[in-house]
Amino acid sequence: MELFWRQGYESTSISDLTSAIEITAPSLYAAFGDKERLYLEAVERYKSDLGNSGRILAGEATARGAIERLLEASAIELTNTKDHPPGCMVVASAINGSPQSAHLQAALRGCRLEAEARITAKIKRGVRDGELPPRTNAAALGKFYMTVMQGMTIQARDGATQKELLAVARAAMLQWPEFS
Amino acid sequence: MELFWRQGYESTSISDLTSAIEITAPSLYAAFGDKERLYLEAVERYKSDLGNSGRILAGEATARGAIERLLEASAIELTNTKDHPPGCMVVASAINGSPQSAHLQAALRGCRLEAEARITAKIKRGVRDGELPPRTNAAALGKFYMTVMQGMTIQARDGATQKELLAVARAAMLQWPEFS
DNA sequence: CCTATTGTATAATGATCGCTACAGAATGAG
DNA sequence: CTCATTCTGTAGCGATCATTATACAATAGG
Repeated sequence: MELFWRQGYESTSISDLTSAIEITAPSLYAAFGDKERLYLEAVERYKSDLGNSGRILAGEATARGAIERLLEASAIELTNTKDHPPGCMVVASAINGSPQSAHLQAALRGCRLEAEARITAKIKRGVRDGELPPRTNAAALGKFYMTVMQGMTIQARDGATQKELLAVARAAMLQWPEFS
Repeated sequence: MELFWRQGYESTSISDLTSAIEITAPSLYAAFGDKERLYLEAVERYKSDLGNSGRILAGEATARGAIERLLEASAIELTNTKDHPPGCMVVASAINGSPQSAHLQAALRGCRLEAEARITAKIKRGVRDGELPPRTNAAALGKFYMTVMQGMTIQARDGATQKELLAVARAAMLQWPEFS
């Protein structure tokens, strides 16, 4: 998972993987099928563990609190280079590639769109509950915060610190729609 | 340039390039040296032409106008899939890769840091000229807008429309610091 | 015309790609 | 013990990687 995360799908070779896991190629193929299935399994593990944005969204009562907490958690985890590569695996590991892996790129795009949809849904619920002004454009607001989070991955890859990304998160929260 | 842009450095093969340019491998090597130099040349061309953020920043009098214009131009150009691949080549073409191309990844990171420094410099000038409050944190503000622009690349790759990214740009401008 | 130079194309270099056939070792059942 | 099964490791598959040696064609100078 960490190799795919850091290097991307196509730039990670079976040889990289076997020497990292310290098993031979036939064992890897017996255990995981092929490179593509191993990658998808790694992505699933990432999503259910480290990149679990749904859990954070569900754990907060208000939409504002959820987004705030999500941005904060992103700033912290994306820059945590002690435990894993920087940035988000779903954003960084298949953002480019040859036409041969187009379906994998599409699958990862699906993950990103799902994450954005969860954010938008949380905002919509906030509008319905009267937390946000009725005329709030939930989709546009969700896309804005998703854009900031995705930008954080590039920033983290380029060496931005946790402190810096927390400041970015705070800046993004400044334009949260209020009743006026 | 478009192949590197869409597929990334490592996922683009010499064979991809020769068949796209319609020359043979020896001609490509005679003209460009090797794959790495061809890539760097393509990046230089991109920066001086399509990805020229410095020109936009210099063309606006105020910092606010410059950032506004830069975000708008980004939203338009990053989603212009008629003339070229979506997203920013500097962001997308070497964000991952094997250790063998680590120096290229570092070079592209340098491009991104330079772009952010230009934004921050423009904001600093705005503070000095009294356009912005004296206690404005220019570096943090610049990083915020750079983060939004970098996020736009991921969004454009995932199919976000020009209209949607223009809305993201407007949302980002809502938190521009004002004298209060 | 001859020759020197430039540019192209063919074809092959060693290396590595993802993947697997096959042989041997370990394990468990009867 | 014997036998069947499951694993692991070696070795190699054809394909493709980036790169280049070599032969040939075109062009230009004298």
